[in-house]
Amino acid sequence: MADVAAAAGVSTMSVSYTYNQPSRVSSATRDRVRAAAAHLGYTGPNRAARSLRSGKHNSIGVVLGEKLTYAFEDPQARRFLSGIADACLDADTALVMLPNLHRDNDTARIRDAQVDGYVVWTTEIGDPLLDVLVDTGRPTCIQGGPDHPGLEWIAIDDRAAAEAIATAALSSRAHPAIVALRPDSRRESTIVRGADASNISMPVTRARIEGYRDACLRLGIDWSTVPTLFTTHNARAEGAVAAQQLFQDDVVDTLLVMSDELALGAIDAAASSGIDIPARLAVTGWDDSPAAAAAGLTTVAQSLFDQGRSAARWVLGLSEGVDAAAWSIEERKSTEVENRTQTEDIMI
Amino acid sequence: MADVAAAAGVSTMSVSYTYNQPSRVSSATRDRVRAAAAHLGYTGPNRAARSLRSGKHNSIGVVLGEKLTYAFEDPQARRFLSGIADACLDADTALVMLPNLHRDNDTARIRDAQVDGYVVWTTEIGDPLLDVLVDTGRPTCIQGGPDHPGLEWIAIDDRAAAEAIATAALSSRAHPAIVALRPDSRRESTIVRGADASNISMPVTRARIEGYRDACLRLGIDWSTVPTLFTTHNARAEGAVAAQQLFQDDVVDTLLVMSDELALGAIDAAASSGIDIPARLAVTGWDDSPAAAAAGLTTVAQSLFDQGRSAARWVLGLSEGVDAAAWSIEERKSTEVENRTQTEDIMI
DNA sequence: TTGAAAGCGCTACCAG
DNA sequence: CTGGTAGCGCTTTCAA
Repeated sequence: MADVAAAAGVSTMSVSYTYNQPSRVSSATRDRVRAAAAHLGYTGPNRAARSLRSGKHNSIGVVLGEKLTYAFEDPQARRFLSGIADACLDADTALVMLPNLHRDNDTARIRDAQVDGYVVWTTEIGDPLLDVLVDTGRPTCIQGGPDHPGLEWIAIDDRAAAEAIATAALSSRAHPAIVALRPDSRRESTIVRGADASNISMPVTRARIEGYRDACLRLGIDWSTVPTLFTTHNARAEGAVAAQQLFQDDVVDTLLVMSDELALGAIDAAASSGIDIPARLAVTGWDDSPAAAAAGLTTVAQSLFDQGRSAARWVLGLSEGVDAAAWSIEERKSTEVENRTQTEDIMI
Repeated sequence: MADVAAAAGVSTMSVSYTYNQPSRVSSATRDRVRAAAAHLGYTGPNRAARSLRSGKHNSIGVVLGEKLTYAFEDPQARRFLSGIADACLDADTALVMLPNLHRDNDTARIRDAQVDGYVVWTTEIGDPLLDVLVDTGRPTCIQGGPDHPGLEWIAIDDRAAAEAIATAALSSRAHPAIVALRPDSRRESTIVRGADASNISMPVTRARIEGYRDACLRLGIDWSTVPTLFTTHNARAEGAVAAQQLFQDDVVDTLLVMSDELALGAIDAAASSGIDIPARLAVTGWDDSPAAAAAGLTTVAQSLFDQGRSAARWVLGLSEGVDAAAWSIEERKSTEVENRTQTEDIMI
């Protein structure tokens, strides 16, 4: 930069201004600086030096609570990431991926990342990373919660949505079973009856269990008899395995599933067991993926793309606050009852 | 750092060494530095300052020749990204996503990114970015090519693989049509007969067209009559549309498709048109995705995960050179002929 | 094994 | 609108 300034016959400050606040320098100076820069092959301020001096990085960190491999394979995570990427495009911001595998040095790497803020996907209540993120002083928004002091979060009202979809599915049935997302960052498949939400540290999983339970209570279904199978990965094949396991146990007539992927697997399992949907079994999903629509799966619609975009825009200072996240119930064939009319409710 | 040095009663250099070359300082000094750091809440060298001084960033840039949205949705890109992510884990390196939409400032953003090297996914012959990447002086590896002086690249021998799979599919058929990936970074769907590879600037698409053509020539099929439909997105729905279009035009008995996604769409289209596979139509895919195996699709197997990992490891200086990329033909039901035996060839 | 000096390239701050 | 000064936090280089 000093060389450019010398060649243009101006001070380094004029060169700096030319790149950072072009309106502040006269067009004559600007042109001379540009010419000198072009002549010398100078392509603009060095980013590391700029970061050191200004404390800004022009990039956003995305914390994934798992291997990036999973994040890239999980359709929900992908839609959320796409939304973040979209916001980054608007702001000319780089996107830094930061896996959080709960290994020794993950916390340090995330803390030391050269980013201006964080968007977090998938974390759990009590994750020590949350306090670390607060300490960075950088704006942070967590998808799905938890609501941690000093951090922003974005999610639909999972509890209300879970109650709504369970109520719809159970309008004329009485024996639900639940296929849940993982309860915590460990990956173990377990099955319990009358699941206690307070033992669940993944906030999304917890809220949905609470909502399903709310519906059961209101409909007079004994929660303590309702089996919940916690899965380890949000994958179709695992949904099939989970469903098979639940079929063995019970006279289940309704499967409340926390993702479309898992629900589609459950539908696969029902088909291969000769169980007719919806005559003998109702199934609900979550997220309204294209595949869910194609399969006639009743599901909770939400836009993870919009949530990603909104979270990132807030982190980047492009908006005042995170937008409220909308959801709706898409009632389709998988929960149909004869003579039942299709309805659609939009709620915030 | 100066504060820590003062508190520990040592020089800043001892503090720096403690973090960067712990073996170089005495354990007594090290302990005092650690204690002082813990006391003052110092968590290690500032990354921006370290980058400015040392020129290293501990991160790798991934250049995606499209919107990140597409990259996250494209199964092939995802597997490649997963491999890169895996290598980053080994090296404790951050992953910076850099979309290249061929907009004005994309080149500058990629050049100025604070990364130690680049892995490039999807680019085309003559992309001006290639020279920019050479000028950065940073190690760069491109998936699929082109082979550009000063840059490394990794790919299977697409031409040979295309010839092999086309030869397998056409062993007892004579009327192929091709469903191709996009020919250049523009996104337009076109259909041509006797496609001229030299007009195609995406190297992967070009090599595969050449290979298909090689097979046709060897089998005595008049290339000038063979229709090629160039798609715009690697998506199942688009494969279905493409196949429908090709069905209208011709007495096609073989569909050579450049991806499993597109091929599965073609299978969908055949099913809805009542065209039996393999009796009336043979179909081949590319990449051997799980869905391809499930659908009995003959395809080219390659590990994009391994290629991503290998490319990233080379860029990070963890390996001497990029590994050779292996491929094989998986012959399945979609190209079956009566009494034909299944074979599998592994080639490098 | 430790330390002093120098400066990476830039921008905040203040002055003109 | 322009410029001088100072220093961001660290590591390279050289010396002890």
